[in-house]
Amino acid sequence: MARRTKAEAAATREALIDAAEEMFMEHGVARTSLEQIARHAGMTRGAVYWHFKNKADLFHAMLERVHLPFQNLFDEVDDSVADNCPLEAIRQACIKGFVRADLPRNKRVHFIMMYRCEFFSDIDPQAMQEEISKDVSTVLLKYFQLAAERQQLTGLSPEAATDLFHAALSGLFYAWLRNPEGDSIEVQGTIMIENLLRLISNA
Amino acid sequence: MARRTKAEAAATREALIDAAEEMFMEHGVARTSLEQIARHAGMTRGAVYWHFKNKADLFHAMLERVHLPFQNLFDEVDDSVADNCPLEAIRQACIKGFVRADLPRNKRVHFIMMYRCEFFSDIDPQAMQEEISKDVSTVLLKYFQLAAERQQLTGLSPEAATDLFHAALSGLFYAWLRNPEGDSIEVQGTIMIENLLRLISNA
DNA sequence: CTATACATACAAACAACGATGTATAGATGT
DNA sequence: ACATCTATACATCGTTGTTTGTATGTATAG
Repeated sequence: MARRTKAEAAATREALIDAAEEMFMEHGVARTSLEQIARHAGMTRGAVYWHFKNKADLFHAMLERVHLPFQNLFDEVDDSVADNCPLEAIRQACIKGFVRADLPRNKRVHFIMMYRCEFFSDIDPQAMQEEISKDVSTVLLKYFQLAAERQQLTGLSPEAATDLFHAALSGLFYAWLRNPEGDSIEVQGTIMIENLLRLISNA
Repeated sequence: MARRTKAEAAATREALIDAAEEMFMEHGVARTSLEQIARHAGMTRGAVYWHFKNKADLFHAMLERVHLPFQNLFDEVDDSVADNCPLEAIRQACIKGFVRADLPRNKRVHFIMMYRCEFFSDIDPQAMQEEISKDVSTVLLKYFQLAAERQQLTGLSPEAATDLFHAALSGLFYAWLRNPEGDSIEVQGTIMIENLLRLISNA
């Protein structure tokens, strides 16, 4: 073996992250050694230590491949829809989110975050989940407030609607993650948010 | 040191589990050694290996101190209430559950399950959570079906109501767990389930 | 255009540590 | 005396981080 071209090195890096994902998924983060990851990618620890500082660094790289702020799901929603029918905007964004979550890599990584890793060195899944949670809540509140101004929210304050919607969303998400070979989240998720939106709107 | 009386030995055992809880909470299960647990309880690993087979066995013992089937929360609910006002029974049972969850030991152990442990040997937090989840869903469905028969459930099928209610409950639970020094779950929980029950009933 | 010097991309070997499980010895209730 | 606890000592193993070796790409100068 010896030196490869830039592109080949990049491919090696990706392959290592892929291998890490699969091993983390199967054996958990703490109980997976860098040796196992390297072997599973057909290399040695030398390659791992070349591309990553240590296991935590590799873990971060894995997360960065799937990270996406919640607000981005609204980017493709038509502006006039977002402005006039905020609840419809939420619906569309959530469905976009479901489709994204269903991608195998995304599901794997989130599963690892939830059920296959403890905190170690500077990795703190609890804090990461809390951050995501805050992000979602903030964005949801914005649209629910808009809906309230448009008299499209009945029976609940924007804050209460946010709390309820957010709880239902994350509860569904966790339940879906727990099923390794379960169905797409899109089907159940769509039904649930439509039920919920119907209940809290005056449509 | 040497042998103590039966009662003292039992106290030692409890103290070891207490120490394990605290160390697991602070450093995670995988990264806590039996040596650390023993020291934190003011003993040595010899005591640990006398009372428990290994770390997994100790972990199980910790879980058993807080385990409780969901149905039990309904035991203290008045029978006529459960039969005539199933939604009210759900409300009361949930609040009982919140009060129980708020107990420091319960919160700690659930927190460890969620955010401080990976699966190892025969410990599988994912499977345990799935089991609890099934348990809750089954019981909820029973009462929602009763409510539907009594015409107290409007706008949603018993199944849809169960899914939504269960998702909201677990989402709330996870969010609450994530806040280390956060408020009691009783306050927010009560508000949320009352909002939700109001939305799906014709009261 | 080619020679050579350097940086890159890994592999392989090494040293050190920490955790586990077990075996044993000691102390004390019953 | 015997069973029940608790401490100590030890042997083993896996993982980590680091260091060293080496072959190949790549840039630069002549």
